[in-house]
Amino acid sequence: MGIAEGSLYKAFRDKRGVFLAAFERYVMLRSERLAQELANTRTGRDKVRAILAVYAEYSHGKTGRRGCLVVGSAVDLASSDPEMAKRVAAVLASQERRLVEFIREGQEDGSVSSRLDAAVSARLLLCVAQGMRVLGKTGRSRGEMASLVDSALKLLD
Amino acid sequence: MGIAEGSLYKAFRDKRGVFLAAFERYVMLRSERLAQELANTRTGRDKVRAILAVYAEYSHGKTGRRGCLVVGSAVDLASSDPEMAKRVAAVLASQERRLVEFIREGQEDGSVSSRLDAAVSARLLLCVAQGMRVLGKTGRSRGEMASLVDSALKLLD
DNA sequence: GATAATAGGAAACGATCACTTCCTAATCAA
DNA sequence: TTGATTAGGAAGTGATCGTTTCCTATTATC
Repeated sequence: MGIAEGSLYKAFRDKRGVFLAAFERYVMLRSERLAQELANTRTGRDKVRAILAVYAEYSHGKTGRRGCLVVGSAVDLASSDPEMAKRVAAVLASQERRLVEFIREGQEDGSVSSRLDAAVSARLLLCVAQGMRVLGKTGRSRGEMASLVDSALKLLD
Repeated sequence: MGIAEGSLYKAFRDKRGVFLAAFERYVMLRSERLAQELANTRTGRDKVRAILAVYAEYSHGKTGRRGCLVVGSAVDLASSDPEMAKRVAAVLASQERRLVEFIREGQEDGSVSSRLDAAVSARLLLCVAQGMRVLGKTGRSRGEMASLVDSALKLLD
């Protein structure tokens, strides 16, 4: 075992404390990984593509089957734990805002149609991303997931 | 209580038996509701729109917060219960096939671009639908969900 | 109305779970 | 090396859970 029960209860108040810390850590790691991918992008469209590509990567094979802690928390905890509901909503809202930002950026650099409603498009792309993680639970190949990325970008035309 | 413990164990083998029956019933009810909505459609694109509209309806407000049993099963049970994993995968695959069918239908009646890869587009639209149910867990308005429908249909252009 | 079948529900069971207590072993600073 | 802090871990506690047993109402059948 990586950590013993005795030490665990010295480091964390209770089971929920462990989970909150794990959730926070999960979100942070995922955010760092995304930032890393975003470093190699130029246009707004490229940034949206990078986000979707990361989700496609996470959603395939074994990793996909393991699932996403944010989605799992939304599904399992949001109805019974108001604090967790708040945190999950905050994470999704943050991703949504980032998508809005990248879409607007794309509209300025010409890589995204200026006729689009950035808010609606961002929400829709967030659905695509979270939906990937749901489909990924049923075991999908890298190809199945990766092919969704470019097709989804059609939404920005 | 609607049903007593004594009677419950006479009608079902165990807890899992209750769940399997509930799952089956849930899928059937949802399928009937969808068939009802599809009755008033003409083109392939209209049929896709109907599917998305039903998901948007289910995903908003209180119903959205309650969540979807299929998504919940995918997230919670698919990793630990192979039989449930199979059932969840079967339900999603069935919806995916139906979307493929409607897209092809749309390509023939001219309401959907013939340049599209029907399989990829169907998978992508399924992501949108399942993603709506995830976002819906965080409490979204009818308007927020409904506006996604027409935007998503852009994928069929 | 008698009889059989079914629903309702209390009580108890073993198992598991989250958690506490308490003691020992390892680590580290002085 | 000594003394103090921290990790590891066994054992026990109370609560909850899934399930079984058994008995009493209720309902349906003839």
